[in-house]
Amino acid sequence: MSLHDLPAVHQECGDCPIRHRAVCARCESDELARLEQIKYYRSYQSGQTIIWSGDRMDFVASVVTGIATLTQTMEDGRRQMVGLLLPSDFVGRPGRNSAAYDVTATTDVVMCCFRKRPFEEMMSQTPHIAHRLLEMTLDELDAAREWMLLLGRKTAREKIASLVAIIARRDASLSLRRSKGEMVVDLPLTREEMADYLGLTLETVSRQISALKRDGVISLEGKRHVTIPDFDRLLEEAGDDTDGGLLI
Amino acid sequence: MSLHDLPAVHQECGDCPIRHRAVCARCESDELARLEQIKYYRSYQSGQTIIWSGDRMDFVASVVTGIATLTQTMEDGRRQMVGLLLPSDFVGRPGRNSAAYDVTATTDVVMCCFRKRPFEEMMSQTPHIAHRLLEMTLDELDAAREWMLLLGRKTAREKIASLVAIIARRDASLSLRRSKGEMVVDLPLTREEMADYLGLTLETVSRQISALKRDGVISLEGKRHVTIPDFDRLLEEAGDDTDGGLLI
DNA sequence: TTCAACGATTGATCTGTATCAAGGCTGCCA
DNA sequence: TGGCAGCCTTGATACAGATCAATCGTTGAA
Repeated sequence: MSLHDLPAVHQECGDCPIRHRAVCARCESDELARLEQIKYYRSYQSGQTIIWSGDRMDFVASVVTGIATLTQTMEDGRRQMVGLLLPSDFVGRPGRNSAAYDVTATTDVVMCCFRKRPFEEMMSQTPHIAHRLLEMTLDELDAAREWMLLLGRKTAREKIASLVAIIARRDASLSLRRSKGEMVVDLPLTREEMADYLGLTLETVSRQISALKRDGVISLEGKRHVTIPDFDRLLEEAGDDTDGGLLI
Repeated sequence: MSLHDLPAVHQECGDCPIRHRAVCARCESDELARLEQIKYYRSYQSGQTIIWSGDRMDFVASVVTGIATLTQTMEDGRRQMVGLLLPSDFVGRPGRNSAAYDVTATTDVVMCCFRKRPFEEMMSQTPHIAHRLLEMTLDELDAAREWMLLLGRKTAREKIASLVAIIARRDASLSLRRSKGEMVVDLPLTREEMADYLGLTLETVSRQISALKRDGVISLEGKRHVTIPDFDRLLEEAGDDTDGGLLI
């Protein structure tokens, strides 16, 4: 699912995740050459809006470094995050040319972009890419559905515990650390962003984090750095039975 | 997006949605022939569980008639619906062999199934199918994200209005009726199922339906048959700015 | 050094929805 | 014809989380 799941056949292209995700595993060199021709990089500063909902999108992209969010906003300003983009995640949608969500950089972000038209042409010629993209989209759909359970049925405390668990798992899978004892996470989001993720207010987020800290489920250094003494305990607090494959 | 968006090149296969969705538009006859060989039909009675979460899945399928739901359940019994399957919707996931959710028939259901192995082989040989499947999955992802906004940020009243609007729109697109004045919908769900869809209790669902009726936003005959005198008014109640393309 | 801006925490209070409970309607079977 | 089972509605009450408000710590600019 993540970037590191695929064997990096082409070491020399280590800078560009989409190669791994979409091509490398079974690639042929001319595919790589073609991808090479249509790609370019863009970087964004923390807080900057990368794409506005409704914008024309003439590219698709892959996050190289940094973290970005997908959010939806109602007319009166209520906001709901609907996606969290970590390195190697894909942005944009072949076959649609305006963006459906705001994409915002929450840290400095580097994206690897592909002009859409040539990318689509490539996709129709090379089955690997379409295939890989389908797999990634299905993973995201599963994650969205897990998220729906969280939004619809979990308590505030469970939501916070789930968020910490999700981030811890993604971190662990990205860095290939899989130590089973104590885990350490840096929350990449402000309290307000967490609230938008979880369908809560930032005050409730703050209160529940304090409560989990008080009860020894997590401990904090500063506002962002979290230590999880017992991951299974955290999962219990999250109301999560599925230890197995968590997605996104 | 829906079954009827694609030109039905092969009239003679009108009984099997997946042909339209995955193949027909630009199909070649040998693809059809191969699909023909690996498909079979199954029917289920209202209320019957089609697939249990965790089950081995050795097929993928397409809903021919009837309505089914995808739900997730927590250990203590809290339930959240995460998908609503109408005719022509796709079930199952190439590349994964156990089900992630319960699939339940809420009416009598007929499914058109394809054994997974041969379907996957076909997919790797014929780009159309993978392509079409990607499109469908992206549509579902968009719908899931719309749903996340609903679950995380909308009030009970807005949730009900949204649900009625969503069903009305899907109905309209399925039957190609696009009358702009009065609309008529039959709710395919019980109050409890609506509650599971919306992250509410069945009591709250009932109360809010009564309130919308009292305020003239909708009117009811019996418990299921809804008339919408003014669709724009309903959308306003739903907190929906996006009249445009609603998905699923 | 002061001040402003920002993020976070904590308290007091309010409110929307859950929960608990009772009863109504409809269709089906004995 | 009665009675039971599902489904739905409505009322009373409880409570989780929202809202409003005050304060604190940190950072960075004047």
